[in-house]
Amino acid sequence: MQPASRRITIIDVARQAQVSTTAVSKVLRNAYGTSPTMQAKVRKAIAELGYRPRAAARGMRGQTYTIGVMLPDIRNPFFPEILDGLTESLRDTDYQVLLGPGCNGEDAEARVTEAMIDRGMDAMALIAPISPAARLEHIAGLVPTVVIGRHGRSPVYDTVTDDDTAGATLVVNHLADLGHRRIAHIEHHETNPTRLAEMPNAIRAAGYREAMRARGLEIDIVSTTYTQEGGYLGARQLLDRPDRPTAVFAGADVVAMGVLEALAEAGVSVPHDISVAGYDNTAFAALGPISLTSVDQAGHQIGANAARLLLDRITDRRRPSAQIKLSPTLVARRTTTPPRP
Amino acid sequence: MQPASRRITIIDVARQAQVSTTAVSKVLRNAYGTSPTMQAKVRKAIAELGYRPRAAARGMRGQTYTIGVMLPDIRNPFFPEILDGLTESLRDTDYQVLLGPGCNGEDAEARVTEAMIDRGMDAMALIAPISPAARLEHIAGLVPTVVIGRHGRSPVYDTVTDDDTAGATLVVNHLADLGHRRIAHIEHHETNPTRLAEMPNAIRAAGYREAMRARGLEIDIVSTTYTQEGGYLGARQLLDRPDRPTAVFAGADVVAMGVLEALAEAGVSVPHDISVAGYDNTAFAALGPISLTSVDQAGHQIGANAARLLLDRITDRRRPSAQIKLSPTLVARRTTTPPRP
DNA sequence: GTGAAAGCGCTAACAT
DNA sequence: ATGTTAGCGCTTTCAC
Repeated sequence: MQPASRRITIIDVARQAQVSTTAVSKVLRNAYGTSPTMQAKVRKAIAELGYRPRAAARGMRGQTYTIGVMLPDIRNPFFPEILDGLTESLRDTDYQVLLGPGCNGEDAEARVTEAMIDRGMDAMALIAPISPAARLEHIAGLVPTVVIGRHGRSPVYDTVTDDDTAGATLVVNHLADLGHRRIAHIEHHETNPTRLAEMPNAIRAAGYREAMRARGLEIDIVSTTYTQEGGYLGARQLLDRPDRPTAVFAGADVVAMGVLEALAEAGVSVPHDISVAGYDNTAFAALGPISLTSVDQAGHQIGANAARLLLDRITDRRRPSAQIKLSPTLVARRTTTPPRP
Repeated sequence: MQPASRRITIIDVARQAQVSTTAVSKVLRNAYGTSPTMQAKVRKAIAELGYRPRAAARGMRGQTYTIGVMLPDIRNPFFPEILDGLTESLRDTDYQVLLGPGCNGEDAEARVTEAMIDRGMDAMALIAPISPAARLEHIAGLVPTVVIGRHGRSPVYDTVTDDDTAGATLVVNHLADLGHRRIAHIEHHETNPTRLAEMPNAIRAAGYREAMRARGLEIDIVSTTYTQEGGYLGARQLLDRPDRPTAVFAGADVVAMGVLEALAEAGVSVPHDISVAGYDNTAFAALGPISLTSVDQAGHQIGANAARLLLDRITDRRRPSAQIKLSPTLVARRTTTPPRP
C-alpha cells in the first residue's frame, strides 16, 4: 500500500511538462513571460495530474487568493443578498470567499478578524461592524478592507453603504402621501457617539426626523431595540397613548414583526386601524400572510460594489479611499393604506 | 518612516525570550518537552510583542487550526443553530471556524470544498450536501469530515443527523391526536435514488407514510418542491379536491408559508378550516402573526456533536466512523387545532 | 529538556 | 522567454 498519497506539487507538474517550476508558477498566476507554447504544455500537465495549488504555500510568498467576509449576526437577514453580490462578482476570478461567523460583540468581532488576518486573507469585507473606527483602521492597515453598511469614512478603508436617510425619507413620504399625519418611529436606542454617527439605525432615525420636519409633521419616536421584542414593547407604548399614531415606521423588519404581534394582540387591525412599515425587505416581509411594506436595500449591488473595491485595492493599496452610497427602494405591500377618514 | 512594519515572527519571540524557535513552537502547540520556566518566558515574550502565529506558515508543516464548514443555501434557516453549536464547542480550542458559502448545486459544492481543501482545513463539516456519496468519501479521504443532516453512512466520514422519521411521526401523531383523519403531506419531489435514501425531505415523506399507516389513516401526498411557491401550488392542488384534507403537513416551514398564502387567498381560515404544520421551526414560524406549529431540530446539539466528532477525528484519523442521530421536538402553535366537528 | 538544521510548496528576484 | 536560487514562517526530525 502506498504511503498516504502525497499531494501533487508544482514540481510534479514541472517535471511532467518538462519546464521549470517558475514557469508553472507563472502560468498559474498569468504572469508576464510565458509563451503560448509553454502555457499549453503546463496547462496540459496540470490537467493530467489534477494539480491544485496549495493556498497556504502560495500565501507564504504571495497571495492566498482568499477574501474574508466578516458577518455580523448570521441571522441578520440583510446579509445573504450582499454575499450573493460579492461571490457572484468574484466567480470568474481566482479569489474565493470565506466567511467568518458569529460575531455580535466587539470581542467576537476582534477574534474573527484576527483569525482572518492570521490566515492571510488577501482582503476583507466587514459587514456592519460595531468595532470602534480605530480598530477598523488597524485592520485596514494590515489588509485591504471594505466596510459595508456603516456610515463614516476613513482614508484607509473603503465603504459601501445604503442611503439610510433616503430610506427613512421614502417611508415617511409614502405614509404622508397616503394621508397619515401621526407617524411614529421605533428606533434602536443608541448612546455611543461614534455609533450615533455611523450605524444605520441611528441614520434611519435621523432621516425620519428630517423627513417629518420637512413635511411639517410632529416627531414621535420610541426608543427600544432592533429585535422582535423591541418592536412589541415599542408598540405597547404607542398603544397606551391617548392619541395613538395612525402609522408606525419600524426601523427594521424584525421590529415590525413585534409591532404586528402587539397590534394583533390588542385587537388593532392592520392596516385598517394602523399602518405599519418596516425596513430591510427581508424574506418574511414578502410572505403572503404578512405582506409588510418595507425598504429594500440594494443588497446585491452592495456586494458587487464591495467586490470591485476590494479587487481594486488589492491591485493598488495606496489609491485614495472610496465611499459608495447606494439607493434603497420602497416596496409597498398590504400593511400600509390611507388612514381612516 | 519604517518600511511597512514587518509582522512579528517566531524568531522575534525566540530572541526576546532568549530561547530557540523550536522552544517557542513547542509552547505554541503545548507540545512535549518544555519546562515551566521556559513556558513562562515564552508566553511573556509573546504577550509583550503581541505575536500571533501565521496560519499559512503553520499549515506548511502542521495544522492550520481552521475548520471549514460548507453551507448549503445561506438562506436555509436551519443552519444558524448548527453553526452556533459548532463555534461554541470550539470556542475554547485553538480552532477557528470559517464558512464556505453559496452552494446550491453540485458544481458550486465541489468548488467550495476544493477551495477549503486547498486552504488546508484541518477538518470539514458539510451541511446537507447534495453531492454523490462517492464525492463525499473522496473529501473525507483527504481531510477529516463530518456530514450533517444527511442520512446514509460511510466508513470514512462521520454523520450527525436529526431523526426525520421521528419528526414526521411527531407531526402526524399531533394532528391525529387532535382528531384529524385527512392529513395531507406536501413533499419535495425526489427521483435520484441516493437522495431518496439519504436526503431529509425523502425521509420525512417516508416517515409520514409510515406514521399514517400506523394510525390506519389514508396517505395523501402532493409532490412539489421545498419552496414557498411549492407550498402555494401544493395547497392549490389540495383545495381543488372534492374531499379537502382537514390538516396539511408541509415538509418545511417555507412550504407552510406558501400553504398559508394559498389558503388565505382562497378564504380558507387557519386553523379553523384547515390546520397547518411545518418543519424546521424557523424564525418566522415563531412570529406572532404566523405562529406556525413546527418541528424543531436540535440544531445546537447537532453542531456541538459535529464539533466533538471533528476534534476526535483530527486526533485519530483511523477510528471507526460514528453516526449520531438526534431527536426533534414538536412545537405546537396556533396553526393547528382539532378539526371542525 | 533543549536547540540546530532541514524542509513544507510556492513565488520573487535575479540570472541567463 | 526561461531557469536558478533563495527564502516566506513555521514544524519536525534528530542531535545533544
